[in-house]
Amino acid sequence: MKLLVLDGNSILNRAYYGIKLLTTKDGIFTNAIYGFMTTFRRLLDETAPDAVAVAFDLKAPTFRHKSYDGYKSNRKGMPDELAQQMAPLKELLSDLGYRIVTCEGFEADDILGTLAHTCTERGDECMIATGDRDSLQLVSPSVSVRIAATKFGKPEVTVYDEAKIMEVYGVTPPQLIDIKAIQGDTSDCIPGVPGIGEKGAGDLIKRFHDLDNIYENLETIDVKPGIRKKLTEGKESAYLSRMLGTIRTDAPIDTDINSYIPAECDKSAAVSLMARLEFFSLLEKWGLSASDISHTEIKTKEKKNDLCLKCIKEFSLTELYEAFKGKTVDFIASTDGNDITELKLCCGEEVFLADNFTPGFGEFTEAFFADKSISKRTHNVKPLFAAAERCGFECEGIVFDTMLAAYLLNPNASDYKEDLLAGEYGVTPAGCDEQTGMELFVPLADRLSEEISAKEQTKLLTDIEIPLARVLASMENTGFAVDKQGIYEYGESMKDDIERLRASICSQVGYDFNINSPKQLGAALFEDMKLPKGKKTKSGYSTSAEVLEELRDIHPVIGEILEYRALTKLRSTYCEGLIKAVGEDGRIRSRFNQTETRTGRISSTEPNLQNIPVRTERGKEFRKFFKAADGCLLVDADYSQIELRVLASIADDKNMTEAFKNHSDIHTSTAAKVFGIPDEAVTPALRSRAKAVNFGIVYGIGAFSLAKDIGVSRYEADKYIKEYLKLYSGIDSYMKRVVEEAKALGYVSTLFGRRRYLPELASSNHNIRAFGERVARNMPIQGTAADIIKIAMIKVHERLKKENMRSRLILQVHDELIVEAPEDEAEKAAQLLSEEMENAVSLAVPLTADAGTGKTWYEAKA
DNA sequence: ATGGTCACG
DNA sequence: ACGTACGTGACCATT
Repeated sequence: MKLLVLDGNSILNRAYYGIKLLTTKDGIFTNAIYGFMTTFRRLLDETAPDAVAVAFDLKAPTFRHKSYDGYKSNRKGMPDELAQQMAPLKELLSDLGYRIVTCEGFEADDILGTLAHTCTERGDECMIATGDRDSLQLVSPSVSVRIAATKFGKPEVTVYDEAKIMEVYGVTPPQLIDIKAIQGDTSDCIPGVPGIGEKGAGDLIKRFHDLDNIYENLETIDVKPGIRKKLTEGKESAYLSRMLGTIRTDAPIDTDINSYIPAECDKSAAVSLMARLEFFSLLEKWGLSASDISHTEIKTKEKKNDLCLKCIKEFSLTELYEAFKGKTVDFIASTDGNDITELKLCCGEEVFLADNFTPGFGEFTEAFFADKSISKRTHNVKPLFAAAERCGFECEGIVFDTMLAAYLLNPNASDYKEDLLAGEYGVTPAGCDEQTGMELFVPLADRLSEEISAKEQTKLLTDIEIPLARVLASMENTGFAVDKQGIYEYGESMKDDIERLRASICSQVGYDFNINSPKQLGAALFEDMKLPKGKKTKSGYSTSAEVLEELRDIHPVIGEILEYRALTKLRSTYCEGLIKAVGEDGRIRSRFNQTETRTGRISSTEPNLQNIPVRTERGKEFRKFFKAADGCLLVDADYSQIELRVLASIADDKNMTEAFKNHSDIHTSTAAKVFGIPDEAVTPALRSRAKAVNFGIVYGIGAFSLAKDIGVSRYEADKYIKEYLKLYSGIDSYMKRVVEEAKALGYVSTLFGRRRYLPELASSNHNIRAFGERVARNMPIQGTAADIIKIAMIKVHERLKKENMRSRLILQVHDELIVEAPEDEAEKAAQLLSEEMENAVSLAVPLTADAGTGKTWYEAKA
């Protein structure tokens, strides 16, 4: 039999320091557990044990000391962030079927020793896994020790048998005890022989075998007089140290190897715990899947949920439609990415399955989805909205979307799959005749629905996110027409310039190399050419534009590198990237993700149309290739200073509100007030400084960064900020208040109740906490602005529909909306667009949105 | 898969 | 003493 014994505390400890802090949305720290499980998995795979024991110390409980700047670590040196991870780890191990061993009065080491000892006696093999080297003394022909460490987030295991110890230390395992008896160990409070260290102790034991032999022959052995003197004086301490350093093998624990054979894994409990810890990637590695939760739960817990679903396969759509009227129906629509291929419906206790579903919408299906009187709940409604629009009807009556609900409850998550959510929210599946997905979906929807109500996010979900999904679906369907040929030619026109720059750069450096490789470029500039190096990165010198810009005047090659970078970026990301995305009909269809950002913004992917160049003239050219369809014009409107207006409003700052009410230029107005001069005296340079301060305030600002940004001293920057906050005292008190509230509640929220949890605020790490504080200051501003433009999008979309216009909303870029309008509608669309944007919500300050019109995006941007 | 860089708001 | 502004996505090189 093979027994694997883990030193739980020590491996957990190594994992904690080897992996950066991770938390779940609720602020549970999980990095050490994660690292432990990764290491454990690896050990199991490598050793294939018959039995497993996980030993833990029984330490005195640790106390939290609250102090003015947050939670400090406790006196024992074990940070709270680590201590908190102990209990969930033990629970997880038990769920997986592994036995945890502790023993009053004995350390984990002694448990390892005891189990190793009994294995040897009974002819079993014992494999010890630990993070520290004390246990190496236990190595014998039947006992091996694996030193497990976590380095840069990856598990590392070194196996020690007798040969390896001889190779590394030059002694036998028991001699390690004697070395330590002389050397001592401050961390374990083992005194050793004062004055003799690692080298001396090792040398003595290698030459004279052991402690007894040294002391028996102390007068005759060949050592320097100083060493002999120290040994004589330290004799008592040495023997005491040997006793302290000897791992005990007599802990009163269960030593029957059979009792450590893993029990059957409680899959349901393990999966739901892993889901709560958000260890989605670990599930698979442990041979578990999110669906285990339902199978086992039903078997073992005998339909705990009072909901009991029946499954009926064949059904007549016409009959059901009549039966569904006025009811709430839950449905799951499977798509092939385009059309619906399968439909599952659940009303009351009955589940209906539609297999052999014909793509598109049949008569019943269309009637069902278009019927407002039937309330419907589903997961991820956007594809359905899109499919319905393509089939020429509107899908109505959607009252709940579990994906959008889960996003509102926790925008920090990265994945909103139904089965993972079920685990995370501890949902017990309803009993069901067979697996349809409904047995999990229905209770999940119920559960999330309760949570949304409890957090007062119902309006946010039903009035903003769900209607928005329809708008996004329509934008995705419509797409944006582009001049593919134009993009291609633009790319070709850059070719020669890029090659000329490449050749020139390489010739100046002296050899051919890949300029795109930061590593090679760094080596060329900072090693071969010996240019002054600026910032460094993890893996070498930074070659970012920021660093290179500093070097521009030192060597002519720098300017060419920056130029090369700019051109290759435009060519690869925009020319090549966009051309790949052009559809058959000459339009680009981006995907708008609604559950991606932590602030409530939407994001755009494949391709990203929210980062099309604009800041440089050469980049801006690209916008000439984004055009209106034949016979149409583009209408583009963007909010002016929406974030500062939101800030003025939610901070209720008198001065800033006043400035916006007077329709002042906010940066000029800020400059005038901060520098104590009249508006007319504000120079462009002063205005630009004030603008940087305004931006900085929105981002949560520090004097250092502001100084760097506007090129003044830190002291000077600090003065600006102080002056600013004195001037806008409402903002000053808002910024303080929002951080305090965030610390008290654990989250911040927008004007419309969107939340972001901030576990960072509870970190004992200053940088992490400071980051949390900046986020606390920024998210309500960025998030409220995001809420507002979402409302505007819904209003614009609905108004266009109501007025029977053929104009379509086609793109959103955070504070900008673009509509494609038939020429004869363009004027009306422009009017409508800015009107709906400006009136989307009512704040303490006016919102302004200016519309422009043109054949291309370049022309239309006002 | 990750990090560096850079495009946008 | 420490590191340094919020939020994204794509591409390239490298592991």
